[in-house]
Amino acid sequence: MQVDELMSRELNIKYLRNEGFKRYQCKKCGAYFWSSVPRDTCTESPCGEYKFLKEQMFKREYGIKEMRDTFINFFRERGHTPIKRYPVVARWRDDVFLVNASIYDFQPHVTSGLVEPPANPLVISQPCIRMVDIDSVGKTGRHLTGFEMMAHHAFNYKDKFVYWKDETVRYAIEFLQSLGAKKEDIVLKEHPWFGGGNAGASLEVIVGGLELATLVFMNLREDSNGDVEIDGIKYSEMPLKIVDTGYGLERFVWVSRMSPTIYDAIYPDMISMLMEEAKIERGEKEDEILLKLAYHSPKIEVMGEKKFVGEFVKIAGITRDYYNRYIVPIQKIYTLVDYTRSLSFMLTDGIIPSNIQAGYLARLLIRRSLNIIKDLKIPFSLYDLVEIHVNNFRDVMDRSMLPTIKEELKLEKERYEKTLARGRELVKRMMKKKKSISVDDLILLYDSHGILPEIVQKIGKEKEMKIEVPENFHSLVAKRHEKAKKEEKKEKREYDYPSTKLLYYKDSYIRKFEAIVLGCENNEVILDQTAFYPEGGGQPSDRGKIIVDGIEYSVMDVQKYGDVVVHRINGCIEKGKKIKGFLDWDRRERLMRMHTAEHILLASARRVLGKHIWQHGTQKGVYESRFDIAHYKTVSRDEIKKIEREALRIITANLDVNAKFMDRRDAENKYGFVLYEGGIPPGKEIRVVKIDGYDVEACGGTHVKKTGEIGFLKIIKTERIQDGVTRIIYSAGLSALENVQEMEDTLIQISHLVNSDTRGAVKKIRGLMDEMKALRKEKERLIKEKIQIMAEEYVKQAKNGKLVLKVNVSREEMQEIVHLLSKKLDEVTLISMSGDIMVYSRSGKAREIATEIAKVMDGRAGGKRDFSQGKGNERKIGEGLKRAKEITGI
RNA sequence: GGGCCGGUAGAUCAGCCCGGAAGAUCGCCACAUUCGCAAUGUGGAGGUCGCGGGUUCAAAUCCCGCCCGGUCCA
Repeated sequence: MQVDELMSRELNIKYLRNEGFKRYQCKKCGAYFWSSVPRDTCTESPCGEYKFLKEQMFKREYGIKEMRDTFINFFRERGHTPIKRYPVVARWRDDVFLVNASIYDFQPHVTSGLVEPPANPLVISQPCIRMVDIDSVGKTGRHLTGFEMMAHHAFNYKDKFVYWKDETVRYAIEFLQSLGAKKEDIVLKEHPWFGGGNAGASLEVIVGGLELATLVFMNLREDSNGDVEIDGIKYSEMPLKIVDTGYGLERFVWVSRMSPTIYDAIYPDMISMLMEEAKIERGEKEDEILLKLAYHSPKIEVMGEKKFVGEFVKIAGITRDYYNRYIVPIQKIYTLVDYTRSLSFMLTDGIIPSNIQAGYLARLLIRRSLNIIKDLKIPFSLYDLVEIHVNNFRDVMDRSMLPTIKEELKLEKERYEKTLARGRELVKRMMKKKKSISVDDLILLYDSHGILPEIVQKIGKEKEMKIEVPENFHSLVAKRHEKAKKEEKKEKREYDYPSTKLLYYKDSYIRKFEAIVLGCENNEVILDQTAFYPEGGGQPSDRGKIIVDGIEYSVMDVQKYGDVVVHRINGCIEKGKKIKGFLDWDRRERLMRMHTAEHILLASARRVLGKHIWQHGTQKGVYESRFDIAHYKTVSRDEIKKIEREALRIITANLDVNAKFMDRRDAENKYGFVLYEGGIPPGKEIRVVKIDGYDVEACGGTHVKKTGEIGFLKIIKTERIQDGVTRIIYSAGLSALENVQEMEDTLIQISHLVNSDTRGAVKKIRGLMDEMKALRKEKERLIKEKIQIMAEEYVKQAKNGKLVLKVNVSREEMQEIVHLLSKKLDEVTLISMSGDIMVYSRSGKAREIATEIAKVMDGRAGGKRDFSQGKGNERKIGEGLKRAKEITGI
């Protein structure tokens, strides 16, 4: 089945027909749409016009908060549960960095059916960041990098149906009508929707030419045997049917206010304040031009920006100069306001600016914003602007992050200035050397050094050098990055066994148990129950032995596939046998302490370094463990000590460590997102590990019952593994003590070596190093002296300015001697005891001579015409000297 | 996660392509000039060429691996 057929079948909605909507085809774009009055086009700009800019669509103006509340209340009154927004950084997903749409909150586990939604049906206003629009922001009047997607979602299961298309469309139209929109102004445009392995039909809700909402009916999933084909990919119907809607909060506010641009609608105060500070005049004329610009802006995508501006100045009746002088600065302010709001969302949600992953996207926005601030010469720091946003949006942003953000942005600004300074020097040097800058140079400068071509041009201007920047510059850069990537994942296996009963959850101290063998193949045994912990959550699997009929097998690895635990042993055991299992308790006890210690470490780091501290990765080991945290600067020695002190305080307080299974929704409501430090586990129930007053995490690992059992936690070292990520290597319990002892042993050894005690060792070593340096200098001086004397002596032995001699010095010394001799003699050939050959020849025959000598000595030589070196067999020095004398004729 | 660039004196860098005597500028020290400073002049100190392997008669230079920094992309 093809798309057209699918759409007409899926979107023949009863409610619409009853309300007098009919299906038409747009004469411009060819899309099908529904309207209650006959129309030629779908009305969506550019097929239609931005009518909403000229005609009032809603009954009155709304602010952001008011509109958000109105939406949520509308759906609350219709049986939807309001859900708190999710962070803009999608920590629960490994395929994307930022939340792009409200449905991202529920992917992949809810949309796949594995996990129940937090409420059903639900309503949410989810902040989203879309970096793809970064270049259009400010210019078109409607693009944003950050926006809130208001949405209601319903998840229909086979045995639990909520609602589907009729209700969804009815809600959309009734909501619009509640705001005062007239039915005749509403158009629903058909559109196939696909993404993230799912697909379905969708309706775009268009009012006054602007798409205000999208209603997606997700009921297909990727399936190579499917009978529906969209964009070359086959899909089949899935049992779960999801209502996925998205209402653009900012667009609703824009329509209600009829302002020239969307930015004026969302941030009127901030924009007028910035205009004033930047001394930009904006009167009725500018407003009118901006309005016109917004009106025509949907054509930008069709024509390309450069061409559009050309056309636009004609339509608006202004000069290009006027456009650049009065309109462009206003656009820059729009851009700045949008970028800084997105940044505010990202930073308050804990993204650390860095050169990788989501942090890089934050840095990109930071640097672009800094450029604009500089351009506009406004007396604000980037932080000032972020602070304004955070205060304005205090009901959806976390103000307690402000002090951290202030420091982050200060560091980022310094870093950027450093990069720019470095870049400027590089460009200047390049210009000095090359006289012209090629496109390849520009690409290199940008890709490897972060210098934008515009900056190169600016520097070029100072040096009166003209630099051409090709229009497709960024696509040229992109070309360099083309290639595929692959990610290895844990092998997926399916076992046809009942789920293994996990004894370690009932009692984490169990060290022996009995079980029945359910099956065994390829040295892998499956039991009805086990106390062996399978690898997971950064905790390595248990080891130990299994005894059956007096025969002992070692357990070498334990893995969990689905709900089945698989033990890898050296052999196989018959099905139905009763076995006894024994854990390697020393190993397991160390790992348990390490794991609980890790939770304490996170809590301590967060207290010492700040709220933004987020676990970035972790790997427990028996003797030492790794713990990576996101932090914007290097952790100082002092901070490490503080973290250790804090950790020890939690340990000695001997607090209870509770682990229990909880309903996912209850746990989320009670503790929030901090639960998911180590990723989001699937399932209705999650295991929550709690250290009273300090830490709560969803965690499947084994833990001690009291923090006091850990005894001791020591940070072995910290290192910055990436920009914005610090690795803490630590140890706990007996392993920690062993680590400290090892360090102490090293220290004692060092002290003994320098005949000192541990306290005096540093001073002693420093003295020794100074002495060594002095001795080295002295040695060099003596060698120089010796060489001088030898050279003087050799000059006397020369005949007719020529000299051939066997010497007893090192290669380097010989080189020096020859250089000295070259000032006084015409031809010098020296051969050392170890067979090194060195020849100087004023007449330029050095290479031939050296090669010839090397030949008789079974060696090789080469070098410059006046100075050559080589090496021959040290047993043939006699032959070498003889030949040398023959050649030089002495 | 991947690509690219870089690591040489206290600082900024040249030398690397094409192997053969480790350099420049600033800063530092001393002397001269000056009542003193600045400026200037003269002289001097300052180097594990990031680390480890390999190739070679010979490696800052070529090859491989690692560490560190920067930058772009997803």
